[in-house]
Amino acid sequence: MIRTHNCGALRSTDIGKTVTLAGWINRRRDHGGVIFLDLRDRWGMTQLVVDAQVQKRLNRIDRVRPEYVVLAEGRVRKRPEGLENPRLQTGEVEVEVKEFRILSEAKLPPFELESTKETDEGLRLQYRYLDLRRSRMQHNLRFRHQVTRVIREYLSDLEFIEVETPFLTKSTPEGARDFLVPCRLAPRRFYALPQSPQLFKQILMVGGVDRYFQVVKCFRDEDLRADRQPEFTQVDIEMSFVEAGDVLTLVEGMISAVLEQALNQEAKVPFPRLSYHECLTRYGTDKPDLRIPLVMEDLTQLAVSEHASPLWPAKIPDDFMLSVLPLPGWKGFSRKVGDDLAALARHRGVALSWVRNEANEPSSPLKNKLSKQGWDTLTGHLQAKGNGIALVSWGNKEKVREFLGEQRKERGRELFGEPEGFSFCWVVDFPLFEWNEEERRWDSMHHPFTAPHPSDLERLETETPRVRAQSYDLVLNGFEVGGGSVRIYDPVVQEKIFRLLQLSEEEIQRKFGFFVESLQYGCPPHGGIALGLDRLVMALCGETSIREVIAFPKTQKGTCLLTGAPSPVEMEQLTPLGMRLKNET
RNA sequence: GGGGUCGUGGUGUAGCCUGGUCAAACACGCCAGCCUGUCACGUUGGAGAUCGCGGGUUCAAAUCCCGUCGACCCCGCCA
Repeated sequence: MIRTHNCGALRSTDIGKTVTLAGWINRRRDHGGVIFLDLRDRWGMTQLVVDAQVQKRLNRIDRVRPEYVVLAEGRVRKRPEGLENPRLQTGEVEVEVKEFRILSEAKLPPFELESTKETDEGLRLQYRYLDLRRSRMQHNLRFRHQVTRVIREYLSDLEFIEVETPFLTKSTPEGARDFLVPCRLAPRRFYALPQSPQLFKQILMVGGVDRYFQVVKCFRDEDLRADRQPEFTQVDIEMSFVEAGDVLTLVEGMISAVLEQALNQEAKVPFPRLSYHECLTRYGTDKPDLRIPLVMEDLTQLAVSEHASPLWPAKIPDDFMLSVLPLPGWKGFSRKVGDDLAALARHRGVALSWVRNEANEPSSPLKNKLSKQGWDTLTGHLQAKGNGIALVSWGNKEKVREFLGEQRKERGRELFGEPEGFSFCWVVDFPLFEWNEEERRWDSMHHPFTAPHPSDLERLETETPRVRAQSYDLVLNGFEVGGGSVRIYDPVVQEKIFRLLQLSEEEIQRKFGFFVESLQYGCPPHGGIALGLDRLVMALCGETSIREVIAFPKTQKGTCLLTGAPSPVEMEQLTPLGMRLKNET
């Protein structure tokens, strides 16, 4: 070993020992007579002291600069009385340098590593190795490791086994664009990188693995966001002979273990379970942030009974909704703010008004547009919520939900500040299908292998939009961090679903004939879930972008600023693949 | 595919709206000198910027206009 201790190890109990440390120069304070050097590594920082006599003996020690990698041998000594540094773990002691060697010199870094300034993210990514030295990334990477470690141990203890599945595979139908990989041994054919190991993990169930998990990269060729990278990591789980509740309980236990062991926090389990419909109605989204104590209320019935009102058409359309968002104690409201919000709402295609609910004398621009009875119904609802402003919005259902859902978040921030802590919840009872207007057919909301609710099975064809899926999403602080379902294990039901999705026999065979066939050889009932590890870790360490918890992330345009990928390739590389670039000269 | 924010010494910003006084200011960093107790050391001095790139308007452009490149945020897309 080059070193005897790391830079975070020395304590007062080590005083008198001769030690050898190695690391990066974090900062130097040259006082002429005495030089202080902060030596840094993953574990911490130790102050090196080079006294005047030693300086003369050591060859050009004044040459060292920040980020030089050095080796220092010396004696651990107690810092003089009153000069300890409580901000360092090693702050009781310092190392009196006797021997010193520069192992690597370093150019001037393109940004300051120790700085409170925001650093341009492009620079950070281009020089990621320097960025990784900073405490933020060091912490995030270690934290991520801690989380995955707890997960692996938790699942392993419950007799789950981690099984690897192929990256060079056939595209599994998750709805996203595939990354394609040409195949030299089979020219004109392509592998696809998996969007998830969905079919493989189900086949593992058919294969009797029973309890599978994998911490695995998935690939989706879609546009990037703060919480989306083209390659991302899932904690993929599948288990046999279970119902939905078993999966939820398992994950709740797993998340509890993560919170306890990685963050030393208690998790409140079980997590609240909200139906998809309830979520949209109360929070305007299917991934609500429950830390915001504001709830919307559906009063569409009021509009229906007030069909004579000039506010909306006499014949209330099917996709119409009227919803209120009570904002108790909102001080920021004024006529002007209300008008501005109404204008914003109009811009988003919905109507907006408000009720001022004060001192038992509610007032509102709506008052004389409603019947006495309608007005009383509206204010009756609001009085129960306490004094303050309530926003009232109506129009297209989806737009109303979206707008008030947004307002809920924004006004929530205004009223209660930035929410803190971790709030998990399950969203369940998703519709099995959603209508695809462009293609004029039904699409699977989750994926085509999701089992319908047993009680909805017979209305598959008759009431397609009302068929509920045995699927569930895990939501943390408004981020979707996981999703899964109980799967279909009956080939007949699977067949029915495919037919409903208007997949031809030929298509079924071509795309996943191998999978359908596997169902015919004794498939256990099974279900599972996939957690977005990047998002989970991001939310748990308070970051707002998954790039902060990925060692080498890509830019929003999908490029890697460190390596320059993607990059052109030589024509000689394409030829054996049977490929040629268009417009190539 | 679309909307938005940003781009000025090594870094972070000011200046841009209202063109000239800008051969560009401040802080950090960097270099050199001084300093034996600092830990965001102090102190004295110094170097360092064709204002992302290209074009246009103008007597004159960091500043106005057009295009382009890059980073970020969002919609579409994606669970």
